[in-house]
Amino acid sequence: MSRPTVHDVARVANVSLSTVDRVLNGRTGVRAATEERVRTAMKQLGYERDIMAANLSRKRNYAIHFVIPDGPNSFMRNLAAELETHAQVALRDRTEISVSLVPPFDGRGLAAALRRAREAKVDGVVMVATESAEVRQAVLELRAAGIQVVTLVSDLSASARGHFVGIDNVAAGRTAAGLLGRFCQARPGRIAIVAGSMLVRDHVERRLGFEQVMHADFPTLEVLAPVEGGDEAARVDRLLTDVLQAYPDVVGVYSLGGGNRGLRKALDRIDAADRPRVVVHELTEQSRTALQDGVFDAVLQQDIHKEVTSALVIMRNLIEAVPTDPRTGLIHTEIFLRDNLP
Amino acid sequence: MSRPTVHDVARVANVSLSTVDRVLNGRTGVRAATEERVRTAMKQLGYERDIMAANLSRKRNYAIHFVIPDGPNSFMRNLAAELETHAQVALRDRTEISVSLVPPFDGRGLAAALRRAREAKVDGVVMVATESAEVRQAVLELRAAGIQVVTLVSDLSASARGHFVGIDNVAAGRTAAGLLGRFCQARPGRIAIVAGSMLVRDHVERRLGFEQVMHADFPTLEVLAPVEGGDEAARVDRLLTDVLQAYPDVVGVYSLGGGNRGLRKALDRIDAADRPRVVVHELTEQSRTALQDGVFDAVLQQDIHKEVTSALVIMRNLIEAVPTDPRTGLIHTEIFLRDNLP
DNA sequence: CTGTGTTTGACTAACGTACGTCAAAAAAAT
DNA sequence: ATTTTTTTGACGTACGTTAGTCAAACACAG
Repeated sequence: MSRPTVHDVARVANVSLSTVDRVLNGRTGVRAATEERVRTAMKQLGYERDIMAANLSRKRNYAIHFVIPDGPNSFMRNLAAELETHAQVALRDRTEISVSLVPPFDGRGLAAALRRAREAKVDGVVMVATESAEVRQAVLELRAAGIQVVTLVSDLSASARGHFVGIDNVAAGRTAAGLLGRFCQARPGRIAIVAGSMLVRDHVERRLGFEQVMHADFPTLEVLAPVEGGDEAARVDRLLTDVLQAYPDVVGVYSLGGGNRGLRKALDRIDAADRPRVVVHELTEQSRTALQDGVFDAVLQQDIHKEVTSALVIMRNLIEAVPTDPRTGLIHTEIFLRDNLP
Repeated sequence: MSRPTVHDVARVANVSLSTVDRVLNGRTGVRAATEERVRTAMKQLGYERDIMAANLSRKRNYAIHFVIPDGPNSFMRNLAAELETHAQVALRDRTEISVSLVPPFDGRGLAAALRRAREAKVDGVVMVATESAEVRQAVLELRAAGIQVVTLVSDLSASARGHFVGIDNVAAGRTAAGLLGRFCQARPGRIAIVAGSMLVRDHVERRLGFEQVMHADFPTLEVLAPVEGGDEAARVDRLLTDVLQAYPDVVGVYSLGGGNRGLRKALDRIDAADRPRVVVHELTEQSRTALQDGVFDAVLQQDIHKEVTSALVIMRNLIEAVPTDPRTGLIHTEIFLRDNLP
């Protein structure tokens, strides 16, 4: 009825408990033929080691280190706060969470933090990736040291990471285009894009998806080259104001990074009737009120809480070499209109 | 450094292990004063019982029973399939999942199933609720028997359920209105609603939210009284065709239940140029291709996998009397356009 | 056949908790 | 002061696993 134990395996394989243990934990001193007998018995019985009992016995606890960007970006600030909360409850599951903050958009700093994590001998590292050769190298070294790596929010290309947890940013860009295109059907014109930095993969991917759909499905709307605001409100304000003055026929704006306070400032200088339709990322105090006031039309969001939860589940599975349902890492891009604000 | 154990509590409270155990498990024969000493020590140390070790010791396993509607509804079929998968992996967590199917929209049948679950002495019941006095009574009896109850997808009003897992259906209706309203801005006209049955709470709530936003934000669009298709394709086809003939100026359709094959059939009889904008629920083979063909404009969806996962987590927490993060039960309504299909 | 090295089994303690038994200690009743 | 009752402690066993020691059994070379 209930799950088979090592005792059952031993009995079926006709060996002692010790031998089963030797096979199970890869200890030496077992003849190939015997090992085979044990393995067959395990398969036959459908034996799966009881991870909880095993952890109890070896006094194991999982040390997981998060590396996330510092700075004023409110999304990352929320992430940090979220981790605080998780650190408390994760202890119940024998999981110790530590966090280090690194300068944003800085590959070198990130790589250094990864190296420190390796020396601290943690079991796994969860990182918000910045694209750079040093980072990729550091990740390889982590893996070589047997440390699992999961990327969060922003992925690494062709990296050795075990998993990515976050939204599909290309799909997010496509969604933004699908919405903005439909919203702007009434009056053709130009579309402006405000990005943060093209050094982070999520921004690059969002732009890619956005332009794909815009070109294919809404050819009457001309997409302007993106301006890079570095997620800073003042710079976004200035850059967007310039664009809006240069092109008075801008009917839509897609902001795929931070600095939405600046975005709103720039928009507020226009008459309500002439304002473009606006789709932005990340639900914050600013973007929420902007939605309510009708200045923004839609906000795309990723649920940090779910992302952190997923990252932890995946980490544990990676460390235990247990397969993970691929859907666990897939976080859907949430869409907020004025009408479904939580 | 590491978590305090019962031994630590015993030492600090200056009592024996047995006494701590008596307090911890509510056994008799402990003086009030002593119990107080123990409780103080636990608080002081921040002691939390190690649930995994406790379960190991008492050979506990969680028996959780799901009661879901039978029938052709593809959403419920997916739910059943999802449970199959979960049943496998849940065993790793000492969780045994059983499922019983009941006729849809049938309070009496549901109540009977709940009674059977009570007699089977399971630890928790997860149900897709149908609104009825008998069901509410059966839920109360479950609770009285110490069995936890969680509603899934469709909630019960004023029930004794421990939690609801699913999307906010009022918000979903509001979202549908927000989208459909914006999509239909170009040409004012009428909006048709196709429902399944007004006996299930989710449909009622979706309609409510939809009409709220339509009336408030899009007064130029007139919302027709909903037709009830009972989630059956043929009936939906017939009813919608009638509506479209009676009101040639229908510019938008919101289908908040099942039977989307019938919906599509009815729409296909109209010239592409004259077709209304369409927002429906549940991503299926039908709705997916309809999106790709441009017949549907948006599909609202709830992620069954996440819902089942959440329900199980919440169940375990309820049974263990551990607090649950309220965000665990909140499933966001996913919005699919042609552009972000997975 | 002996000696050497390898493989295997039997046994023990531990992880943190649950739960039972029995006797000792303390408190309450006589 | 003695008996009765209640409270407490000491101890053992168990859950399924890890991890160790030690001796017995075995294989194989010389």
